Amino acid sequence: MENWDEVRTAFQVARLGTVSGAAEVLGVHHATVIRHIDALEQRLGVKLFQRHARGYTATEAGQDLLQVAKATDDQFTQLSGRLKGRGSSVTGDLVVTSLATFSPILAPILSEFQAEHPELIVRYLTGDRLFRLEYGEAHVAIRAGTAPDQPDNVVQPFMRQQIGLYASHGYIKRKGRPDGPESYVEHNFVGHDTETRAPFNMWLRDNVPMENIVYRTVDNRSMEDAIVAGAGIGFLPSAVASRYTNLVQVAEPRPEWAAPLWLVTHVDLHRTAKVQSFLTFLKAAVKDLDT
Amino acid sequence: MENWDEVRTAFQVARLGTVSGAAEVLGVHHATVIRHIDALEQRLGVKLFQRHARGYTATEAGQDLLQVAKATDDQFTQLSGRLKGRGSSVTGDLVVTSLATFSPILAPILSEFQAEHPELIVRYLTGDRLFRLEYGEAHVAIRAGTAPDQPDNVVQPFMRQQIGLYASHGYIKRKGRPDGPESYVEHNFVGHDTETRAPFNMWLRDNVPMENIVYRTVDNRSMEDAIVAGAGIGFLPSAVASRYTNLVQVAEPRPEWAAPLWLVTHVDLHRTAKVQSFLTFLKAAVKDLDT
DNA sequence: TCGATGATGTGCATTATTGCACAAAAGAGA
DNA sequence: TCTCTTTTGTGCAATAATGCACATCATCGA
Repeated sequence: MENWDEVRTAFQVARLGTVSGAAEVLGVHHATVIRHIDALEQRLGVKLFQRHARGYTATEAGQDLLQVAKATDDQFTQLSGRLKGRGSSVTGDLVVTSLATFSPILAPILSEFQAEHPELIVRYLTGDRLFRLEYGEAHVAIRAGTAPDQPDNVVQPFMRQQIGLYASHGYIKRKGRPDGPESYVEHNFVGHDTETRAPFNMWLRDNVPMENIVYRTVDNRSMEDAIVAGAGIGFLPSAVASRYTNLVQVAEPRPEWAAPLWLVTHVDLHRTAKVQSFLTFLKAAVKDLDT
Repeated sequence: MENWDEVRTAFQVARLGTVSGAAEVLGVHHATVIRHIDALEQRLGVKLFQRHARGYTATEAGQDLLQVAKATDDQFTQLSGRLKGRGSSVTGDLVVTSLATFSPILAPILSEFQAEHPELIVRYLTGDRLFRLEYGEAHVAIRAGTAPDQPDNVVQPFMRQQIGLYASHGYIKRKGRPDGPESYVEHNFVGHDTETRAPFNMWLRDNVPMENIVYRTVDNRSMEDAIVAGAGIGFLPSAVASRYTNLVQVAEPRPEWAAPLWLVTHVDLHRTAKVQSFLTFLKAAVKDLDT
């Protein structure tokens, strides 16, 4: 039973009783309908119709096919409706991925977006490995650093994350608060163990002696924990730092520390209403955050 | 959602994950698969797949289609199995039609045939109007008289119905039993009101004065009833007459009275195992009847 | 780092499908 | 009984679908 189109043709013939009628409904020539039926019968080795001057009447086999094909036609019609609607409605899953660092910023935004679209299920994926848009692992990704240039990805600037220098109350009490960059040499710092391309990290390497970076991690969350625990002074997004009551801002966020963030989507999904709707919502929410 | 073949193509792509794999399974070139997917997506206005170097992964819409199409594929596979089997098995309905006259002959034959094929449902149709094979109203028809020459009908000789002259005991007691054709002028006859082409009826018109045909009917069954009621002497198939205990055979069945019977089937159904099986069974049963 | 492999995508020739014109046949209705 | 209409069926030309060759790209493994 290959060639589903022939089944569809036979279905219309069985339903309407005439080749001509089926041809009109299907929008093809009646000769095509006859050939489809002939081919189908020959392949199956069963007569589906009895031919007479008033049209075609289905045999038992033809009626069996009619039943099955009618169900199929209904299913396809429903599917078509769902699919066409899906392109312009915000339902189903919305998969967003980012580094775990941005979770505190994104959580309230995602939550509110979900509230606006009750039929939507938000899946926020974070993890060590990068989830790949081109494999359909996520609809939208928030990426940091230099602009990604994957060929099939649509990249647009999102925001610049405000980065400041913070230390815990415990650390300040123990070592005092630096009154300016010139006193950083007398302080302990928390930093990345590996060389990263993050702007604040490069600034740290240039302006603070390596031996002052006494606590080094590979994970942003661990770095955050270290600063809170009083291991030293370290960089934190201001949005993250504000969640802790025992953190003191050692230095104001500077533009040169800020990491550019990018919104990335896959071309195949970028035009869909769901993704577009989320992107505009996201950008509006961030704009509110800035002001 | 026209063009079911494209749905089938998309189904295989969604199932296998690659265009190449789907192309191999479908037995077409991979370029064809790509074009089917493109056409389907464009018509629906929804991306069904995300394309990447390792293949195609289904989006939510594609997975929805996968579900529906998989069910369809299963249904069609089952249907195909049923249909292919049907051509070579004796199941479903067997519709036989004839004049009501032949019911007593056919009933035991049909009953035995049904017993040999428990899955078969016998529908024996009799009625005033002729059921038409070309409209699929019956699989097999038993027709009397001259050979039908419908173009799409397969006609073969069946048997010659033994026809004799009978009268009831009551009639014989009242009018005596004719000792030969020469005494027919002194007897009452039961015959057809209209001119029929039945051989015995033509013989009656040629050999018996019209005024002796005192009871005329248009229906064979009514004629039978009239003879049994003692209205006169009349022609009956010997198989019918033998069912009555109060009938006397006035004259032996003669070959020139016998009505030729024909087995008629429609070309479209004649080759099927069910019809063929019934025809051979029927002919064998009649052969037993003759010996 | 660099081929090797296997995947998608596209222009062009080929093939298969479709549409058209016409024939034939059988109801429908006057 | 005759004509008109509707339907199926078929040879031939037009068209659309398919296959092929080749390009391109990403991934895998040494």
